[in-house]
Amino acid sequence: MSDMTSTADAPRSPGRPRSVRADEAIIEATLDLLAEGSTIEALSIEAIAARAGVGKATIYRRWAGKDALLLDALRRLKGVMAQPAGHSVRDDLVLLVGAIGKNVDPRAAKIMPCLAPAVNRSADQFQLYQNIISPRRQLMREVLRRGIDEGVLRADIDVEVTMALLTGPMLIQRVLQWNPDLDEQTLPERVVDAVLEGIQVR
Amino acid sequence: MSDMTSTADAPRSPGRPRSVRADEAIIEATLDLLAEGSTIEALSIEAIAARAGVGKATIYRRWAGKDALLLDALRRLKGVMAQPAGHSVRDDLVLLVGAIGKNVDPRAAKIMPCLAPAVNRSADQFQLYQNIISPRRQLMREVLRRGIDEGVLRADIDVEVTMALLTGPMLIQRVLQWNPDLDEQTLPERVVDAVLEGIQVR
DNA sequence: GCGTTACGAGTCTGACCCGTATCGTATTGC
DNA sequence: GCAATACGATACGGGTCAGACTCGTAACGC
Repeated sequence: MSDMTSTADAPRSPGRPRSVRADEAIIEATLDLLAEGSTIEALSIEAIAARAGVGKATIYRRWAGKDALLLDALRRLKGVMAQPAGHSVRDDLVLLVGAIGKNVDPRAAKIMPCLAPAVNRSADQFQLYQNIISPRRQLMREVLRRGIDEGVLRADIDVEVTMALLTGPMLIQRVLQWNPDLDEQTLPERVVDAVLEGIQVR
Repeated sequence: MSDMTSTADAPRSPGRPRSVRADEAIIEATLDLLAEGSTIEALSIEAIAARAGVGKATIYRRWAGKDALLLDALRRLKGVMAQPAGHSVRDDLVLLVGAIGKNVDPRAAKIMPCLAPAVNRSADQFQLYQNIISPRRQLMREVLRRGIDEGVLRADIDVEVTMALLTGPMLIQRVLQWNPDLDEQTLPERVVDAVLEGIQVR
């Protein structure tokens, strides 16, 4: 909670304490509205307040503005990372690729595409985005390195390019619905196998 | 020009004809404003009119609203498709992959990410997007089929998945700047070679 | 020249929103 | 009980914008 008054280490301030229910309601309302199709900039504090059953002042008491609120709301969304089992490199990759764009919160899928423009226009939001995905990239990087060490993968591959190779197809499909005819269910497996084997005759 | 009064087949209406200069100026102003960082919904008819040096009425006389205008403006943007030479399958693929997200109009690169949210929220915009990319997909499909026929590519590959494999990495890099460390210049070549050869030890 | 239509520029009404302030009320520590 | 702070609700001034409208002017066919 970057912009919220910290409640943990405070020496206990006088007066009525902030309502935790309001905190929750505001964040939830924000995410709900986004998931219902509102774009980031169409989202208004007034709409959030109304949806949360909260006065506008209650929001402004906690956050400096829409950006700060959004930052906190999106942080709630990222969910847990998939944890590869570590037995088979192929299976681990299928798991990681399948986890791309899949979060615990079903609203995430609707919200993600909205972030694409923001990411390229604000350095802050770009950093936030990188912070979320870089640990996931690291996870995949480790699996690939392990594959090289175990002799399953060639030692001369470019790990970074390979990650883009595995991630890209899944991301454009989940975020952009790039090709409506592609079956999203079996895609992770087919992507991993194709990258592993190559498409060239040999 | 879906929403504009057609000027070609009309039997010549009386009065002063529509100014072609105004047509151009409005479209150009729209694209310029988008390329300068305005998001789709932040874009206002008033701003477009001011930028184009045109009265608001002149815009409303031609288009029903912002959506119709945007549709026409974006159509102007798609530019020319890359034309594979047809000698080497690998070189053709490198050319096609390198052309992803690269249009003749330099403004296109700035505008593209903005479309990601719109694509998933409106069936119309989704259709527009598909109309733009499907001929390009077809081009790549033909190159892959040719590769299979010539015996350069394996006959058992899934062509659709392979296209996603080639397109995805380039697209997430150009649109999302997915991995800032990846060199966009050499990426097409490296992606194509990796997909061709596979990463597995054999 | 005359009717017709388009032009740029501007006005006007009605939305919607931001961020602040102010109600009366509720909840805390002292 | 009392000061302090919170709450939801609402009002406020200031801003932007959509669309419809009005000017005086310009370009066309007849």
